[in-house]
Amino acid sequence: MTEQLSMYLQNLFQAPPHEIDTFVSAFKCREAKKNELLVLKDEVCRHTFFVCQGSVRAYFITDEGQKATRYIALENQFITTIHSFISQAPTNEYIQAVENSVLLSISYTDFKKLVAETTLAKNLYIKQLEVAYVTNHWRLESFLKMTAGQRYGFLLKTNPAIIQRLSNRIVASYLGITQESLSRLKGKK
Amino acid sequence: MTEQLSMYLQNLFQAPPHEIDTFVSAFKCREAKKNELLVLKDEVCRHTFFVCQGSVRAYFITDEGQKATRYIALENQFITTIHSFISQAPTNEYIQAVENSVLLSISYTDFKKLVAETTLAKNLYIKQLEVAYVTNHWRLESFLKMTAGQRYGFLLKTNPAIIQRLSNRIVASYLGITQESLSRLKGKK
DNA sequence: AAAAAACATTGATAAATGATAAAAAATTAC
DNA sequence: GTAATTTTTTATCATTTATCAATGTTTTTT
Repeated sequence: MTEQLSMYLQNLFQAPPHEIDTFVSAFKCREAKKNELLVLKDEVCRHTFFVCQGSVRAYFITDEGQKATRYIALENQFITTIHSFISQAPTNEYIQAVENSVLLSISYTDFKKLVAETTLAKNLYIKQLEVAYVTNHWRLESFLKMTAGQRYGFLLKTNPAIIQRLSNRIVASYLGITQESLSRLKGKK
Repeated sequence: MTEQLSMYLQNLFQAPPHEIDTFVSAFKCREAKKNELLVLKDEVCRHTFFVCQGSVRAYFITDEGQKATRYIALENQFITTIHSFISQAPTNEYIQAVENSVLLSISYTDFKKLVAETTLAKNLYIKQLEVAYVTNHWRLESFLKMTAGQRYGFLLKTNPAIIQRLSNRIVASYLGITQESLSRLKGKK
């Protein structure tokens, strides 16, 4: 089950396979049913997940009690509540399997140890932070410069799988609009 | 001029002063007049800046030709177009001094060398990526869960200096609204 | 297979924000 | 210090998106 992660990492880094294996072997396999919660608000996020199959999201609850989706991970993407994982302070987010999913998870303890001890893990961590940063950056840009309709069109173009596979409810909360608005946008275009 | 950066870093890390000095000595002092552009769109971003005095922003141009401010750095904050700096690919952003400013800058070449060779620089880089990530995260969250009015109130509470020191034009482009809307919001509350 | 629950669509209306324009105020340049 | 420029405010109108309500559809549970 860990081969998928190994392959993913070998694509990113040209590191000796045994170094990658050391890193990958700290991950444990885990399955999650649709809607299952993997991390809860007000808890410390103790794991980072790698999605082998399925989809997982991070969301938080707004003051009005609505769910807002910050990030959606499909296959071959990492997901965690980075801030809580880094600082081991309680998170304000939930992490939830959106579909039935197969995941790999690494604990904070193991992760920290590897990052402290091995250059490869440190480089991997930097790369992941960079990827996470760029992802958020794009997303922030889309809110700063696009209307809801443009954001939908942009998502359709750059990440159609999210729209095709996930429910309107989830997609709308990812785009920062209501379900009804999304339904109308879909009708138009 | 570099003592300010040294002190900032000593606060973040309990590393031997001489290691910090090695890192800091790679920075060069630079002044920038109000409105001066430090990095241009379509160029590779070759520097990361640390703001000693003044304020600097990163902005990009929307399809409608308007400036959208992604990030504002006040004193003791770093600013760069991270994606371009990391990959040395052309950026889509401008970096601009908003007020007359005193900056420290480090070149990509020097930075990369230090990160590759010293653990301290690598840790500093990780910390900066984390800070940048968390900043963006907060910002994304504010767009996902708040109206324009709520975003203004939030900024007023968490970072009033931005509202007090910078023009409505800049603040509005940072909040993702028009100047006129900001003016109205200011009037109300 | 039927019942229940969750999700999606549609319409009517309201609220928030944008666009445009013009005037007032502040800043900058000469 | 005055003119020129930029910024801010105010008003009106247009557009976008949210809200509420009703109905239809799909999925899940039993």
